[in-house]
Amino acid sequence: MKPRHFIQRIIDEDNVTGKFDNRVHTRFPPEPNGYLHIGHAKAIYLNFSIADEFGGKCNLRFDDTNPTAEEEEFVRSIKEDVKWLGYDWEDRLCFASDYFQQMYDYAVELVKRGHAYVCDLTSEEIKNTRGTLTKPGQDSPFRNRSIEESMDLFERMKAGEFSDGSRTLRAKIDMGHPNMNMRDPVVYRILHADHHRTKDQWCIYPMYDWAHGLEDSIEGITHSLCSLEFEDHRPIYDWYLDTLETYHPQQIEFARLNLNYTIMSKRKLKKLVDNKHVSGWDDPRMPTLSGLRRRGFTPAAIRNFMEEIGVAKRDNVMEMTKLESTLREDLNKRCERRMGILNPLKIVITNYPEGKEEFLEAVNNPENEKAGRRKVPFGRELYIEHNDFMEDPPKKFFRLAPGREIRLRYAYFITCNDVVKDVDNNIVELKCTYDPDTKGGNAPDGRKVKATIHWVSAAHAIDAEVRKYDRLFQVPSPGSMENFMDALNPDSLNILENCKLEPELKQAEIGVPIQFERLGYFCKDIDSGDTPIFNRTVPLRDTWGKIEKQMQSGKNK
RNA sequence: UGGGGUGUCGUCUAAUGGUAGGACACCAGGUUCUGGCCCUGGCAGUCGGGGUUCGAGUCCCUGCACCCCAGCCA
Repeated sequence: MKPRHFIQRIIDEDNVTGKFDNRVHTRFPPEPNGYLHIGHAKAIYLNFSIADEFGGKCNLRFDDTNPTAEEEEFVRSIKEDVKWLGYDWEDRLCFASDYFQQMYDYAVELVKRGHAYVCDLTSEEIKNTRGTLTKPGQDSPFRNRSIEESMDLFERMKAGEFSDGSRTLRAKIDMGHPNMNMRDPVVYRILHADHHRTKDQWCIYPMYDWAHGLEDSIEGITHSLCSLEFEDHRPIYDWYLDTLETYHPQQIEFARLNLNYTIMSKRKLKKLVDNKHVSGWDDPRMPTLSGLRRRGFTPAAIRNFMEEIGVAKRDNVMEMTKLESTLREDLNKRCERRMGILNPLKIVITNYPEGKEEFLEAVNNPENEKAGRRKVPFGRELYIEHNDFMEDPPKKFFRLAPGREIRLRYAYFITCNDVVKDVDNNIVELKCTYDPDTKGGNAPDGRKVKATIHWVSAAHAIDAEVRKYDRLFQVPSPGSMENFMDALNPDSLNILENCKLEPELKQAEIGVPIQFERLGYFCKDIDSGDTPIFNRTVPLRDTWGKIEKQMQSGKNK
């Protein structure tokens, strides 16, 4: 039985004590200021799966309290990504901006109770009087202004009488508090900016700490899950709700997801987009959900990954290989197999009649018999993968070589007789013979071959472009570098333009993952025109590649 | 050197006073019409030092390391 993580245990306990009347109601609260990445997927997964597990609900809530950063486009993409991941917020699409009036009313209440005041200090002055980590701050000279005066000023802030930054509403807590967040935090700031939803209705906007707890409270959230850096905001979350004597959800912090060889910062991802190091937010090399989707990741693979990595409070950096492993596991089960040649090498079957063609039966998915079979055309001229042939093979190479017999997958045994080269001594073609008795791939005399390679018929193949992706960064932790751009992998994208695919692939649909036998998982890209473009989602595990590397590093020979 | 957190195989994550387990990675082998999948085996960990206890990853004391916080961002 899968052990329960610390959040599940907290909820178990709450359900024993009846703390929230045995309700469980979570929320995923993104700010619509950028695209979602796989780090967000952990939060989405956590919130929705916990709600599901406990028979509760999970809201999708846009924390849109800063009009200068937020856009409708991000709202659209976030909804799309959450849906794609497989989650349904039903009728609970929420916006912080829908609560602006209530938040304002609560703020009025805070002033009236003597717990907040309008402060005329500039942002620079507030900064200078906040103190430091080790030294207490100083009280604002406006701290003890009368409730009436603060009320008057706050109303006029709302009415638009004052310029941006000229005044703030601040909570009256303790300028000497060891937790910086409790040193009279700003509750409202003046921002004469159009909001993507409320337009010019407001010119004062609530700060995160004020807004977030109220949003949770208004929506009746029970367990407010957030990442570790908000741990020392919990006292202010609690203080606001306690002071207001209103419904009080419980904030619980967990460690966000980090992945090696990539970055998870919206700011940095934006820089990659702005500086054109990637084609956009949905570039298949990006850790964004839109990028992973385009790359060919399945929602199930991402969900399984989140399930497997667990939830805890210690900082962590997951290995990309773990994500890839989960991906392959899902893809292996669901993908139909096809044959495609990325780096074609022509071969001629000299004893195969010219003009003849036949159709050989191939299994669509050995992991799923229901996927059925298909016919693959065969002819005298074929393409095989260039690196499936070696003129002078090392001992451990058991693919095609001069004089050697191997199997063409689902077709015939062939033997290589001649190597044709151009003036520069490049191998351009192979002359082979086939054994007609081995049709389908087995020899009646029971003889074996050491290798089976894939192929396509030259006469029937379709042309395609294939984009191979590698890790975006060359170092495990680009995010911790002084300049993360220096670590960009110059070979993260490798475009192959002369690929030959079996004709069945004409039917490929955009985004549907397919295994190209012996190569990896691919899916047709939205950039496709007359000639299709396929993204390599992830290569198959490559034992031969490992052996090759070992030989190169001199360990073997 | 203020406050808040966190330390278990290389990486994640279990064990809640009773054999330190699982996954990924790595290594070795088996199987195979994908050098894929699958199967078998191996490697490898409790931050340090004291203490309590028959017994400590877990409890106590004491060090150490790492992360977060000084936006009118979230």
